[in-house]
Amino acid sequence: MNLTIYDISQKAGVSIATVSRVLNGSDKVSEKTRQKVLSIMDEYHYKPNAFARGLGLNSMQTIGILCADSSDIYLSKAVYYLESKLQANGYHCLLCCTGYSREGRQASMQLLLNRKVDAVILAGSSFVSNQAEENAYLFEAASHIPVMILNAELQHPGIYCTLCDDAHSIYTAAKTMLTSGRDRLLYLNNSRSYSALRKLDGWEKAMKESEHTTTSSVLYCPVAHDDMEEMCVFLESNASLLLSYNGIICANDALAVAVVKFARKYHLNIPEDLAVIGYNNSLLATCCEPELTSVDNHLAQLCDQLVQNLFAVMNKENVPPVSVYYGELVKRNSFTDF
Amino acid sequence: MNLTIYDISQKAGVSIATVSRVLNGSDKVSEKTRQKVLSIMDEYHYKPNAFARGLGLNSMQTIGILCADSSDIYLSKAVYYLESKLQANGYHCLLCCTGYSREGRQASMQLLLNRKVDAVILAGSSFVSNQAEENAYLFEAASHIPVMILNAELQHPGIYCTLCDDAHSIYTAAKTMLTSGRDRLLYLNNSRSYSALRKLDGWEKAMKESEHTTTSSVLYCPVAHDDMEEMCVFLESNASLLLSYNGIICANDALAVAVVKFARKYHLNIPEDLAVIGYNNSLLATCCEPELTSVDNHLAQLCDQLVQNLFAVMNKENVPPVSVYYGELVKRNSFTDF
DNA sequence: GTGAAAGCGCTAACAG
DNA sequence: CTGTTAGCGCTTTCAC
Repeated sequence: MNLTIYDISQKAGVSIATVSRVLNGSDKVSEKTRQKVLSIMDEYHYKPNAFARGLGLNSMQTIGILCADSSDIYLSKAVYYLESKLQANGYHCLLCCTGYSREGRQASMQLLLNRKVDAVILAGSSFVSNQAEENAYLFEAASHIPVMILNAELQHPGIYCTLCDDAHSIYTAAKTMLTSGRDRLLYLNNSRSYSALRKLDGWEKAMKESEHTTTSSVLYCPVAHDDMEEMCVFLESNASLLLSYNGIICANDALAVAVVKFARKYHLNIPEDLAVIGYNNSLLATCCEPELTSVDNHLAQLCDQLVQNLFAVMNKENVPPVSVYYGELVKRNSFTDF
Repeated sequence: MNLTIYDISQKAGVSIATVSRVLNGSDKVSEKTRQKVLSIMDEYHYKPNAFARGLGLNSMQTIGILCADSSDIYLSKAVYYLESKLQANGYHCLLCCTGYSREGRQASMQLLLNRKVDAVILAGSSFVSNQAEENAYLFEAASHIPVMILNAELQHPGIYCTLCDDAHSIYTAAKTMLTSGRDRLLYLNNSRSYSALRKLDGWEKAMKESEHTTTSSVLYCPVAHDDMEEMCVFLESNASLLLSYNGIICANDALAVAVVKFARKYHLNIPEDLAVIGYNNSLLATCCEPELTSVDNHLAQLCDQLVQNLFAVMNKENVPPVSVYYGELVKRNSFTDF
């Protein structure tokens, strides 16, 4: 029932080559026959068969997006920005949630490669490990198609990274707290991804610089990204530790919200008794009371840049392997002394 | 550089037909030759060309997921559940964000149809309109491939709906508030989607049943789903109205959070002075203080059922056109008298 | 069971 | 500028 290029060529009184040419916007077609063909296509609502086209062109204009969990409040934004930008450029997105296991990542990557996507975007830093051998699948993929990484850095031919300098953001946040006079600081996180490690670097650098005047510690909260109840339980089980600090910096807003809830339960005033800084400047930051001062890492901009880089790469243009941006501390009421 | 079915057939000393047969799990191959072929495939890491396969089978095992905005805290969950379930069944997902305009919806649908996806899933009720002519694109699509709708109902051959009875949920929520003694109720919403209209139905039914003893009103908040600041601005601009109620039911948790913030600003105690009920039982419900009593519509279950229905449909099994579930009011501290 | 051969619908030389 | 033709890699009759 679907018309083919043969039907159109016949009805238009030209060869299939000519039809194919107007289909692909070749300039080697006279304006007259082009119009003729176009009008026939239009009249019969002709749509080329995408599979045949894919076979001929070895591409279906599809980008694979890998992400650990597209329901994560931060990653879902990333996916949305990426998809919008890609769609605006005539590309489609194959979304593949991998979970947080190594096997999941590798299996999903393989699936996308087998489907011959034009490129792959890794949304989130969980895709690069600090153990070299765990990144081998990325190198392998990069030998076939462009590999674009959001929020992590990995130098290798064919791999292009777009990220925010998380170390710098956390460093700045910590320094700002110190400058404001907070002298007992805690860093709360819940991940060991690339980005998480970089944040830790920034934290450690700041602490080292003021080790003689500051008490500090790091707390790891092994709870799923959206399980507020468990986060609260965890914090309460560490109550005595938490109560000994007057400033807490969190690796994401959900953790910061949990800290706010903890503070309320223990009758601590925020920010007077306890200053809190979140990360990602998500919707959560404005849902609690007081609202969270939080690091904004300009995700929309990162995604824009990543897609722009991707098209440049596919266009054989010269693209820097790493594009780094800086985050920004957005002031609200959980920490105001700056 | 990629091997083809010809290479494999040659190395295995069989014809391409046989290779194709083992590829497709045909039982018309002797166990011996099957093993031979499989071992060769394995040895050379053979992966069939997905485009050629698509052309031959007229399918690339791909489901299109349409959603207005995959960064919406509720829709992102839906997309995640759907993708996981689909992936577990060997299918891939083409994600297409449409925005909230009619043109966006139709254009995206057309894109997916042109790509010959095996079916399409519409995540979210914004895809069905109460104006019949705006649903024509769905009927058109359904004449080609299965159309699965999440959270909306539209009866038509080839269209299968999976939803929660939102009218019932809101009706129950309102009734519960009335039973608890609240007599001045406000319904706050921000959408006119199918689901939004059904919620309104439930609301109106409840209000009609108690019109002699209750003061009630509906307020429409024309603000983007994730713009807490604007929601708050809007509520404050309607402060005198809001202050005249002692119970507010919201069409989603974000609005309910905004109400909680409003109450704090105006020194209203929740739930004593003002009871609040949210909707979706999302992460937001546990981020504010007090936490939100909220309607949970069992999204994960809905998505599971939808995908199960989809496979049944593709399998030519008999599937009910509409699968309806009931929501559940999850009790937290913004409304406790039940 | 297995193989030969004819498509699937389009792209891209190549020739004119 | 336009048409002829040979693929692209796989599926699927139809004989044997």
